[in-house]
Amino acid sequence: MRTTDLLTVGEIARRSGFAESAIRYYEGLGLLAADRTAGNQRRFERSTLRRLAFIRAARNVGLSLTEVAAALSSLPAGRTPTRADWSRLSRGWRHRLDEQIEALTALRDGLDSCIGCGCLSLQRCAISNPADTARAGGPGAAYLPPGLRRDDSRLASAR
Amino acid sequence: MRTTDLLTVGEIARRSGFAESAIRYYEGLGLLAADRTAGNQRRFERSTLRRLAFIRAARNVGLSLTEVAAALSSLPAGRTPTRADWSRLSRGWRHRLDEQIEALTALRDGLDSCIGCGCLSLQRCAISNPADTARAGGPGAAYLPPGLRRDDSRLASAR
DNA sequence: CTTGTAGTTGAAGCCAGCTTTATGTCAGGG
DNA sequence: CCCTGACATAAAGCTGGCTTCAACTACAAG
Repeated sequence: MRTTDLLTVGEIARRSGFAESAIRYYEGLGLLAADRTAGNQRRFERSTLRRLAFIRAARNVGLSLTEVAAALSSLPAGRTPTRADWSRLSRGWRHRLDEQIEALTALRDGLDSCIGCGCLSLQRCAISNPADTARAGGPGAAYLPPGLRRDDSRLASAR
Repeated sequence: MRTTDLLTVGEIARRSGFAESAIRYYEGLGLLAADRTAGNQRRFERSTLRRLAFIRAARNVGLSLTEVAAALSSLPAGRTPTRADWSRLSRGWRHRLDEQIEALTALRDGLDSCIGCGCLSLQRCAISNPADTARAGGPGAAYLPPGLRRDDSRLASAR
C-alpha cells in the first residue's frame, strides 16, 4: 500500500522528457489521467510514462493531438494497456508513413523533371501545381499528405 | 507604352490561385514588388506570376516564407529572372527532399521493428526516441528534418 | 515553525501564415 | 454625378501546441 509509486508532475516531466507545462496541458486535454492529493497536487500512475511514450511516438509520425486523443480513447477501459494494445494502436502508422514517403518521392521526381527547365508554370509545373489541376475549381487533389501540405484546403477554402 | 500589362491585385490573385490577402501579405513581407497608381492601388508586373509559382513550389517542398525570401533575394537585381535563374534556385530542393524521404523511411523501418513488441520505451524505442539519445542532455540529434519534426529544439529549449 | 522547493490556477503570450473585419478610397459605366 | 465593385489600411482573429506569467498553496526537511 505504498503511495510512493505515484509520480509527481515534476518526476513525470523529468522521466518522459516533456515539459511540466506540456504534462499539465495534456491532462487538461484528457490525454492523461491524474489522481489528486488532499492538497490538490497531481499524482500520476507509472503507466502514464508509457502513455507519454506513445504520445511522443505518435507526434513523431505526424499525428495531431486530436488524433492522439482518438487513438488513446480506443484503449480498453479499466485495465492497464498491454503491449498488444499499444502495438495495435501503432499498426496504422505504417500506412500513414508509406503515404508520406510516396508523396515526397513523387514530389522529388517531379522536381527532377522540372529542374532543367525552370518553368514553374502555374498551369503545368509538377512542383508549383502538383495535382496537375490548374485550380479549375475546388481545392484540387491532395498531392502531399496532410501535415506536409502547404497548399491545402484550409487555404483554398478562403475564397 | 501600354500600362495595361500591369496587373491588379485581383487579377494576380485569380491567375495565381493565391488569395488577395495572401498577395498583399507577401508584398508586405517584401516577397513581391508592386508599383502604385496615383490612387495608391497596386500594379504588378507579369513576372510576378512566375515569382508566385516559385513561392508555391517552394512552399510545397517545405520551405518557410523566410527561406523563400532568402532565395528570392539571391535573384539578379535589375533584370527579369531567366529560366536558368529559377532552375538554380530550385536545384537545392532535391537534397532537401532526399533528406526528408530518408528520415521518414528510417522512421518507418524503426516502426516495423517496433510494431510487434509495442514497447514504445522512452529510452530504447526508435519511434518515441528516434535519435536513441535518452535525452541525456540537450535537444539530441534531429531524426526528422525541420518541418517534419514534432520533438524539436523549440520544445527542448523550454527547459 | 520556518524555509525552500515544488506544486496549483487562469489568463495571456508566442509562432507561422495567413484571413477577417472595419472603415474608408478609387475607377469606370450609365 | 452617382453607383457599384474593386481596392486601400491597420488591427484583430484564427489554428495548434504549447510556454510563460502572476499570485498563491503544499509538502518535506531541519
